[in-house]
Amino acid sequence: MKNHRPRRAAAGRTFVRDYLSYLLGQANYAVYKDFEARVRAAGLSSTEWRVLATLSDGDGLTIGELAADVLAQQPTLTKLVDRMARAGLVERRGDETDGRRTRVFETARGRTLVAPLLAQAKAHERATLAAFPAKDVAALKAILRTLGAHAPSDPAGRAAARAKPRRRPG
Amino acid sequence: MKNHRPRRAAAGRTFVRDYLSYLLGQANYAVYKDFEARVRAAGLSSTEWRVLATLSDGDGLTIGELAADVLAQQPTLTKLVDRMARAGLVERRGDETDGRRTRVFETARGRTLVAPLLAQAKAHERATLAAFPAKDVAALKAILRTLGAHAPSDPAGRAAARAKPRRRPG
DNA sequence: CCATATTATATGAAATTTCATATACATCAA
DNA sequence: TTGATGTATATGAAATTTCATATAATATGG
Repeated sequence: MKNHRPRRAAAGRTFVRDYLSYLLGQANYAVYKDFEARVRAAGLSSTEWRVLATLSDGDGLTIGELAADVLAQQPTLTKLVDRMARAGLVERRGDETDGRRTRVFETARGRTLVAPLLAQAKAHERATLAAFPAKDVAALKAILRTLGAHAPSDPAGRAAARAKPRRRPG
Repeated sequence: MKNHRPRRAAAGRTFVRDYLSYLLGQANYAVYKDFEARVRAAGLSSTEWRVLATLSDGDGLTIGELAADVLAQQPTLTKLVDRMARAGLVERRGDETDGRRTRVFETARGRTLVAPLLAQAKAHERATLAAFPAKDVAALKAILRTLGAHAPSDPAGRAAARAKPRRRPG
């Protein structure tokens, strides 16, 4: 389908094809791409789907928790939750003991909308992984969980983060 | 760190924690997060970094090829390339045999900017994966490559894509 | 060659995301 | 309590992304 013929392709130039982050991104895109059609057909964006799926596992999460779970930034989530609340998919409630927090709950409408998607997502995942031995799938998920759990420590990286210039150097 | 205590957490509610796409996303975020600081310190956005890294493997890719490689949409890439060209990081050249195509090349400045990042990315990946047996890493990458290669066939999903209503159903 | 379909990129307007910061509440030390 | 500091979310303006479509070039069938 795609016809890659890089002009300057040379001997050692094969960075991205081996780079873990690239492989993770491409794999995720490939496995999600098909399913995205279902999500869009339900009238949801990808992030909205992740929000509803996450809340289905247990709602009442704070804005910050939700942001971390769906890999979005806090102001993005604040505004997304605004829109989803206006659409009647979720509901905000102030935390009773900590007035700074906003907890997010699914409405009946949100649940109804996402329920069939959850089932379809499971089916789609089963179909996607059907070709692989169950053992390999388990191993894959285990290592992904481990990677996702501890942010690997990179002191130099964090130092760079603190210094952050933020704009293109001249 | 995060203090999740979902209000409605119940017995079977554990969808996302087992969902492949979620695991891939979380893992990618975790392994990339630290490194992103370096990217920002170089004055680049994540997508700009992916563009330059991809072009370093061989440039002269078309807008469409680049979009697919960095998992962005075509209009996004068109505009990103505009900005990167203005910043002197890449250069557009019309394809000689197909007048519709635009091929994108790295400038010397782009190469100079991304070179240290490529080295740092390799080092960071080595550090991230150091704890895992080489055998497991190889298996992980192999399965990721397989997943990324064939978009799993899901006729129902494609049918839904064709039907796409695009807006929230009443 | 012509007409039509297809493909690749560009573009305008609208929607979303981001950055920086404001606001409100909570916590801690004295 | 008070004041200082930290934390959670909200918000405004700017930047980016998206959707839909326009534009331009190429392929294809007759």
